[in-house]
Amino acid sequence: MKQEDTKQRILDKALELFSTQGYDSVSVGEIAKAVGIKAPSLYNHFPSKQAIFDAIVESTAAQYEADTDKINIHVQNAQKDIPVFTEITENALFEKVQQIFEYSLHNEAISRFRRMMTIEQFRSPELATLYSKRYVERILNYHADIFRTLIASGEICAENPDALAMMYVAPVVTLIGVCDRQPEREHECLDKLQNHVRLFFRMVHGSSSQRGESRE
Amino acid sequence: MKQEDTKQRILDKALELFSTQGYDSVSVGEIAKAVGIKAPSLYNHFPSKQAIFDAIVESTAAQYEADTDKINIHVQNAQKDIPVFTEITENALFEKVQQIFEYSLHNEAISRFRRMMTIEQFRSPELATLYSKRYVERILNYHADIFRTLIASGEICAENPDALAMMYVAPVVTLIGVCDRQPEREHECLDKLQNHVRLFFRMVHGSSSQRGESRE
DNA sequence: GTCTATATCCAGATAGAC
DNA sequence: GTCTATCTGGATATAGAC
Repeated sequence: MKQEDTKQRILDKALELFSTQGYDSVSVGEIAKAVGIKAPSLYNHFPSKQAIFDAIVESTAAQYEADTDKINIHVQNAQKDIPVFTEITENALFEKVQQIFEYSLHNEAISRFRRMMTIEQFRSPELATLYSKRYVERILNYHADIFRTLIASGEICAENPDALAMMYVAPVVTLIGVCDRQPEREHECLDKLQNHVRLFFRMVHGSSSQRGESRE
Repeated sequence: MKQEDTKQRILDKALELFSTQGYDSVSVGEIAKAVGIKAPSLYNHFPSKQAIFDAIVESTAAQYEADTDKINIHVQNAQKDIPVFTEITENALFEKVQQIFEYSLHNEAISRFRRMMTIEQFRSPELATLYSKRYVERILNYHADIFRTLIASGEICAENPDALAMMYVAPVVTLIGVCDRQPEREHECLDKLQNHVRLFFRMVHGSSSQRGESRE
């Protein structure tokens, strides 16, 4: 029991260190010290430093699914969330995005894992693929699915759900990146996020709320 | 003369190595070997490994301005480029974006520097700020400036030039990130870039080319 | 499982010959 | 400016006592 506890503590502290300094800059001695043991003891739980890194990648994947489920995002099954987006108001949409935004930034494991992946994404083709899948494709596909349905039902107007998803998602990802680098700018980024969501909402809900009619 | 040549070769090779492995994973021995000298000789040109890194950051900044000028982007003076964007066609806009996109990916120094910055962005607040300035703010402000003018002249229709710039720029940045990680996906990303530019173009040029009229 | 002691290796950097 | 030889420190990992 206590041994599993130590194992988890090693993963936690290692992620904490890897996410700010990167894999190579962190020594097993540092990790051990953070855990409260000596470096050699660490090898009773993991056969190598690389094994710690791999275990972090493994275990965080599981947590992600579980946690996103809790706030009602089913990344792997967008159809489930269609009702949430149907006839959603501008304010409700922003609140939803804000919730994900703040969750992504403030959940320690998720936030640290993302920063670690950002630093280590070029280490191997596998990590590169994992990064793209997790932080680009998955989010894009999820929203493209939602938008495709909303377009079909005539609720929003657009031609290309994939391009629309890109336009909707990329700014959010960009703003998360800014906050990862400069957490003190979170408030400013939330403002920009709101402006983005507003613009997007009005854009897809046709020309009724646009100024298009009155120009020229 | 030859000594300045060696100094530059050190910077080039160091950037090449840093951009794929990261600062800490590269030894001065590796850099020296790539240059064709022994490690101690390297200290005749730079006082420390860190000094090499700093020199790269310094020197690449200058190159960026010079090179972007060559393809007619004046990042620090958007007003100069207003004529380029005025009454631009959809295809011409895409070609322009494609040009910057491919330049950013294929210019070795620019591309490697961006990847190095991506890896090292959390090393210090200074690097974090530099990253945000160079890869977010500067591009956003440039386009917001352009859009502000085009909105004022009535050529495009939108309310918030900053949010519009975010929507336009963030997908491009995201796609460049994908290609940095997975260069084999460049073709696919160019397709997505085109779809993005098309959607954006039609969006800001009012409802005339949208399906908005005929829905429901 | 934890520790101390140790093995092995390689890092960044310097001294001084040529 | 380049080299060989070397210093010093710290890395990952193992051996073996408790």
